[in-house]
Amino acid sequence: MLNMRSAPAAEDSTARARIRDAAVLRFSREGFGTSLRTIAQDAGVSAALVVHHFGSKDGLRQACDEHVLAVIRDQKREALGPSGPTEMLARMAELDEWAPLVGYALRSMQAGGDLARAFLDHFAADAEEYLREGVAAGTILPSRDEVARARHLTVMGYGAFLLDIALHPPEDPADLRAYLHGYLERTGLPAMELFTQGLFTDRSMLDAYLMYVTDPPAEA
Amino acid sequence: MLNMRSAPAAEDSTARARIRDAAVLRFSREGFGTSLRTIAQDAGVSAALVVHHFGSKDGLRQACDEHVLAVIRDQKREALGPSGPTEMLARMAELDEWAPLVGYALRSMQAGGDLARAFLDHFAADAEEYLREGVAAGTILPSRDEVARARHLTVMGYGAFLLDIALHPPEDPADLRAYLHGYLERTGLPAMELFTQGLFTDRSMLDAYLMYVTDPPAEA
DNA sequence: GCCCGCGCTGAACAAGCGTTTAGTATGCTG
DNA sequence: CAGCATACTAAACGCTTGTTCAGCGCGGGC
Repeated sequence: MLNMRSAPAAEDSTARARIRDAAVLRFSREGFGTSLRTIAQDAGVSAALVVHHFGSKDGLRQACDEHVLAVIRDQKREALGPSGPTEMLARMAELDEWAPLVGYALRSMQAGGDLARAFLDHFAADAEEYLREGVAAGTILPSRDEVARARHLTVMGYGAFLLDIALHPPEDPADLRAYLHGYLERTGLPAMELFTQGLFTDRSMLDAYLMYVTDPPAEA
Repeated sequence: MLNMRSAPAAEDSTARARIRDAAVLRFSREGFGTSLRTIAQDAGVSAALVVHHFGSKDGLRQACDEHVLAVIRDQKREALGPSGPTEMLARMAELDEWAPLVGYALRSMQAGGDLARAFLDHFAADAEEYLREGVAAGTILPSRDEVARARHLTVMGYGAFLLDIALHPPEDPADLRAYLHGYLERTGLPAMELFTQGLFTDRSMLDAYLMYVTDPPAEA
């Protein structure tokens, strides 16, 4: 299963880290429109000190981006499981101290930009590797384009999750775990059905699509 | 195919409508943080007149919500096609004068709230009807929970699309059509493969999941 | 002791925002 | 004609925000 590294230790208790962590938490819960003054208050410092340490609000966000990306990149991958393509984030969210990082990553994906792309690239690469192994092991069907498939599954998985959050915001933003369980209850069956049997009874639409892209139906 | 109503006529040229349309356009392109002054300028009026007509910025947004929802609810449904569960919006986006409405709907879904839920409920209901017809016609596999499936397909379709937009914002926000074509090129194949054949080579994970939810594997 | 660097603060600044206020112009009705 | 309603405006108001400024306190090195 997931080789989960220990949660980020609280060994770094300088004001700089305190501010950064307060920012990650607040940004993850309320979005990137949160005011600098709110974050400063959370961290128990003045707004001017935040700017002193990070140069500006943008600088603070940049520092949070780098921190969260580094931590998440450090995790071993488990790209597919009962929660679908979002399995890795789901596992991380099971540990309370990881929840702000997960929330921050989700906020970033929603907002777009370089960090979002970095996250998705990371997750898609993991998914691709996992799918290739599954194909080799005979548990996953081969695809005509493994890269595009991995990419699309990842975007679908996170996209669906993000939209679900937007539609039904968690009552307690801190309890990502409960939210994920509810999400799995709602979506587990249709997702499993789709992954297991697909949707169409025959391959006529796939064939039509392949004809459309000037690729004749493959012999298989 | 889609029975497309005519695009919203420009018969309503009062200042009120002009303001509302300017707001829909600007909100769809730049999000709901757009300032009232910007919208007023677009409409060629003062900010005070906007407030005079709509009571407040929130009132303006409410009016836009109602307008866009009414127009979209008026469309006949085509819930599934080559672009997947987002087929209806895809068809609407083919007409340039509909693009701001489509963009507004997408922004609303991303933002969450009542309007987002109204849109998703509408689309999911359409999808459910369409899927039931497909099942009856023998082109679509039956599901153990038709409602959940329709819902999930809809959320997946729109969620993936929204995330794709966030990751790769259109160069020209007005040209939704070009964006959709690019999206279809990137995702058409993996989506068709998934809908046609699923992902797993056998049904062991579906069975495991069904056991997990205390539902023994069905005879079929 | 003096100087420097660092951590830190409260107050002030400048800009932008949604909203309110006071007023003008026009058309309609009695 | 006067009064009213409607459409519309520019200016002002009050608030929030990110940022800048001037200053204090402490510790370390010479």
